Amino acid sequence: MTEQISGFVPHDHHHCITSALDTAADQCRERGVQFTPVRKRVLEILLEAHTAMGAYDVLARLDAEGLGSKPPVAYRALSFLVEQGFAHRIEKLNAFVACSHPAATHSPAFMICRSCNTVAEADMPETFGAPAEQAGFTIEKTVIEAEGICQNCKDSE
Amino acid sequence: MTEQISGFVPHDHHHCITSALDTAADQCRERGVQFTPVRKRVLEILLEAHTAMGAYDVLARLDAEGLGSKPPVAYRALSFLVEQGFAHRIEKLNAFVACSHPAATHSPAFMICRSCNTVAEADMPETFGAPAEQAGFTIEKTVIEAEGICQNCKDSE
DNA sequence: AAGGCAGTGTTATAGTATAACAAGTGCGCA
DNA sequence: TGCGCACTTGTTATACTATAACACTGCCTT
Repeated sequence: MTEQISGFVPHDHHHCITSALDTAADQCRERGVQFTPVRKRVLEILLEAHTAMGAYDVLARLDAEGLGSKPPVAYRALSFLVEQGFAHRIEKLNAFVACSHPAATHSPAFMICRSCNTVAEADMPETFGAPAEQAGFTIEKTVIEAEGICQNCKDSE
Repeated sequence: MTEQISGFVPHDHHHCITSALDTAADQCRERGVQFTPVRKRVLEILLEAHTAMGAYDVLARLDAEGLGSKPPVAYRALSFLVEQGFAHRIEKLNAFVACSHPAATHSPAFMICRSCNTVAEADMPETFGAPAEQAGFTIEKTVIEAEGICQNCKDSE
């Protein structure tokens, strides 16, 4: 399955955008949370960008569309999306990216190309199992990010 | 070996500070880079704190001692320490922590206790091996951080 | 109608980080 | 000796990232 790591392979953006939006809307309905216009639009912006965006980049888009011009508007929507698992925060970049497989609950891992800035998501369960157990440490959230260079960029050097 | 994950166990701070400073000094000599007073003092501050510190916390200490009062002074020293592997940046906290085993070249992983803020370092090689290879992605740096609660804090709840 | 809750709008400010340039220091070499 | 070079530090200014706090709205409930 190359599906698992979709970041670096070309694919049908339009389809993955509408399908991700639909999934998100469904999950919001199931969970009894609101998929408001701002929240939906922010997710859409992230999906369209198809890469990690800073909160202020997102905000600039919102502003251009009259959906909000002040930082909290963007940060609130982004926080919501991250809480619901529709987007992820990339700590290393202080940026946000739409989730590649919003249906699954996962602890995601990211590969960040320093050349083209693409962010690919992979599932990496169990990473901390052994050392954490050894230390009696109970894990609640993990951040797993790798910076490097992707095949495409490597090829064109 | 509990040595491997030393963050949460009590130990001789004075010894680990002087020994880490000596190691750093040795490595600087070997590598032909300068272990200047500011750099040394910043490492010492991190070692004394024995937890992650923000750049501005470090800067406040430097300022109190007349070693520098402007952000770039702290950031430069911290960047140097991170480059040389004497300290690590914790992305999730926007903070820095002294390296627990400065002699080894490693790709470190951290466990961050959200209760006592202790940061424990473990070595976690190979984390990204399979998915990265699969995607043709060449890894240059990794960020691996887990947030949770440590045994001590769990016990005292 | 009254009260509560979730979301949004806005002001203001806190916290994190770096670009750019000036100036000092040590060192090798003409 | 004195020049130039590499490196580090000092400083100003500013950019980028993030959140606290409070006002307002709409909607649902009692």
